[in-house]
Amino acid sequence: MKHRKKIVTNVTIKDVARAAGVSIATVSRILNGSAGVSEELAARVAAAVVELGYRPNDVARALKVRESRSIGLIIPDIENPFFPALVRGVEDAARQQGYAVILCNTDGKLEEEERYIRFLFSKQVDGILFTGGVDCDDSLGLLASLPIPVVALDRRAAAELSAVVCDNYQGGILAVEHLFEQGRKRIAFIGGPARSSSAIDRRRGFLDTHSRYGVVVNGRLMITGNYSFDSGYRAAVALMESREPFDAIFAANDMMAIGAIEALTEQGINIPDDVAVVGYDDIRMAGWYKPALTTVRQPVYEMGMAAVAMLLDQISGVRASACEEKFKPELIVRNSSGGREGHDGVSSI
Amino acid sequence: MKHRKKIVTNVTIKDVARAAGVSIATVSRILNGSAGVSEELAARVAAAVVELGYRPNDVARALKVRESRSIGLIIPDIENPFFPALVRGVEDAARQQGYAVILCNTDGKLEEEERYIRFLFSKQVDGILFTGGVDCDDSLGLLASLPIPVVALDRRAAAELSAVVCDNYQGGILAVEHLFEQGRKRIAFIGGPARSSSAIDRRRGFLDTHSRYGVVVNGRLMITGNYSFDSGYRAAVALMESREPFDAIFAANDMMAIGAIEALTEQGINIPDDVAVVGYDDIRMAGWYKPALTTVRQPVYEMGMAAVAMLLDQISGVRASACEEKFKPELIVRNSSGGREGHDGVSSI
DNA sequence: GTGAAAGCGCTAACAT
DNA sequence: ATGTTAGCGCTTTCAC
Repeated sequence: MKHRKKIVTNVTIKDVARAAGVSIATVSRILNGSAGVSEELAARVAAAVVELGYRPNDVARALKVRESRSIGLIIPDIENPFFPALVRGVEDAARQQGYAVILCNTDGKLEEEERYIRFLFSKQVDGILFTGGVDCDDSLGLLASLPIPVVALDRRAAAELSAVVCDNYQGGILAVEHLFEQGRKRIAFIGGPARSSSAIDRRRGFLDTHSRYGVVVNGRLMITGNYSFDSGYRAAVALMESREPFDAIFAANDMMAIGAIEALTEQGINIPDDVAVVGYDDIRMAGWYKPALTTVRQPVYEMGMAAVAMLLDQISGVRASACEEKFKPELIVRNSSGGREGHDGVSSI
Repeated sequence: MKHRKKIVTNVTIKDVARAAGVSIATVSRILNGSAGVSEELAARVAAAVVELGYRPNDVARALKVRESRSIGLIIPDIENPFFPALVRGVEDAARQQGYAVILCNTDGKLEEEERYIRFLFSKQVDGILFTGGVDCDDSLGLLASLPIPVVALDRRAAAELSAVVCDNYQGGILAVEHLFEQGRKRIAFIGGPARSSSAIDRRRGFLDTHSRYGVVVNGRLMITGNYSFDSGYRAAVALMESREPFDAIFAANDMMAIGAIEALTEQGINIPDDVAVVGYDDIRMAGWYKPALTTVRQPVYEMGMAAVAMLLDQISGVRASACEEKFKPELIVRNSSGGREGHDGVSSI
C-alpha cells in the first residue's frame, strides 16, 4: 500500500489559486480546459493541484451550472434476475460519459415510484431512466410533469415520453412459430400481468401466430401469471387440473417457465417429450437449468446502454422530441422445447 | 393519469417566500421543522409550497451544509449473482434514511476502483461502501487517505477501516464437517483467488477441520479457481484427470460448484452418489439447480443493511473508531451432498 | 418569532 | 491572457 497523505481539510479552488499565485478564475479555466491560458500558469496550477491533492467539488459546480451529471435509474427490483444486466448496461454507458447513476428499487409499487421520482428531482438529477411496475401510469404522469428528460425502459412509450423497448410482439411470434415447427399443436400460454405492456404484446404475438397458422386457440389453455416462479408453478398445476390436453407451454418469462417445469416434472411429465416449454428473457439461469430452457432473448445490456445514450441526447438537447427505439428479440433454442441444439454444455455460458 | 401542471421553471425558496409573504429564512425554518415558527406562517408557507409545486434543491443544501445525503457503493459486478441481494440490502437501508446510493461496478479492476473513489469524492458522497477486487490494497490505501467514512463489505478489515463480513472460516468448517458426517473421506477443494481474504479463510476452515478430524489432506485435491463457472468446470476436469480418488468436492462458491458438477455429470459421474458437492453463497440458482445445491449461506441482504447502518453511524459521528461486524454463515443442505433433506421443491423458493 | 445577510465552492460574464 | 465579481439555492448566525 502506497503511503498517502491523509487529507484533513477539503482543499478548494481558492487554495490552489493561492498556492499557484493566480486567481481562482485562472484555476477554473485550466481545470476546465478553456482556451487562452499560458503554458506557464497551467503548469504552476497543475503542480499546485497535485501538491495539495485538490479535487473539484462537484456539488458546487452542479449548483452553479445547473447540471449534476447524475441520472436516476428506477427499477422494480435488482434481485429480479432480469435487471442486473440492464443495470450494468446503464452503469457502463453512464460512467463512460462521466455520469453517476443513482439506483432506486420500487418493487413496482406506485407510492415508491413517486417517492423516488420526487427524491431524484430534489437531488437535481439530469435525467431519469424509468422501468415502472404494472400500474405505473400515475408515475408516468408525474414524470411528464417534471422538467427533466425521461426515458422509459422495457415499457411502451406512454404520453410524450421516449422509450427503449424490445419487440415483445415479435418475441411472441418467435416462440409460437418455433413450437409449431416442432410439431406442437396445443400450446398453453402463461402470460404476464394483464395490464403490463410487455405481457400484452407477447400475448398478441401468441394469438396472431395461431391465426396465421390457422390453429384455433383454446382459451382454457391461457392463464395469467405475474412473472414469478410461484405463479408459473401454480399455472402449470391449474393446466394439469383442467384436463385440457396440451403438448407445449409458452411462458411470458423464464421464471414462470421454470416454475411450470418444476410442477410438471413433479407429476412425472417429461420435458420436452411430453410438453415442450419456451420461456422469455434468457436470464442467466436459463442456460444452466435442467432441461436447458429454450427462450426468447432480449438484448438487455444493450438496451440499458441505448437508454442512456437516448437520455443524454435529450439532456444535451440534441434530441428534443420523444422517440422510441425498438430492439429485436432472438430465439434461443435449447433442450426444453426439443429443439435440435441438443445438450447445452459449458459452451453456452 | 391525473393531470398535472408541467413545471417549466424551477421554483426556489425565494418564490415560496414571496408567495407566502415571508422571508426565505422563515421558509427554510418551516421546511426543516426548526422550532419557533408561528402556526399561521407555517400554514401560509405550506400552502405556497403545494401551490407552486416547490421541491427543495438538494445540491444547494448539500453545498451549504457540506452533506450530500448520498453514499457510494463500489462492487465488482452487479451481474455476479452474489451482489444483487447485497445491493438491495444497501439500497433499502439507505432509502430508509433518506440517502441516495450511487452504484459503481469495477469488475474488480484496481484502476476502476481508484477512478470511482475519486469520482465519488468529487461528488461529495458522505461515505463509501467498498467491496474491492482481489488486489484492492491500493484502493484501500486511497480510501484511507480520504476524509470520508468507509466500510469494507465482504472483505476483511484492512488498515483502520471498518468492515462487515461473514465468518468465512466458520463457513469452511461447516461445509467440511457436513461432508465428513455424510461419510466422505476424500474431499477435494476448489478454492478462490489466492489473495482473496474470503478464499483464504474458507480454505483455512477446510484445512483445520481435516486436522481436527484427524484426516490428512491430499494436496493434489486442492485446486485454485477464480469464482467463475468456467474455473469450476476446469477444476473438476483437472481433478478427474489427476486420477486421485475423491468422493466429495467443497467449492468456495456456488458458481464453481455448478461448473464442477457440469463437468462431472458430463463424464457420467453421479452427484451425490459418486461425488458429493457443497458450494458457498447460496445464490438463488442453488435451490433450482439440479441437483439442488448444498451450500453455505451468507446473509447477504442483512450484511448490506448492516454496512449502511455502520457507515451512517460513522458519518454522524456516533461511532468514531473502526470496527468489524461478523455475521454467521449457515449450512443449507440440499441434494448435491446426499444430505437427508430429499427433494427440494417449490418450498425452498 | 421573524428578517437581513453572509457564505458554501464554483463558473462565467465582465473588466482590464 | 488574467483578475474581479456576481450569484447559483440554500442554511444559519446575528439583529431586532
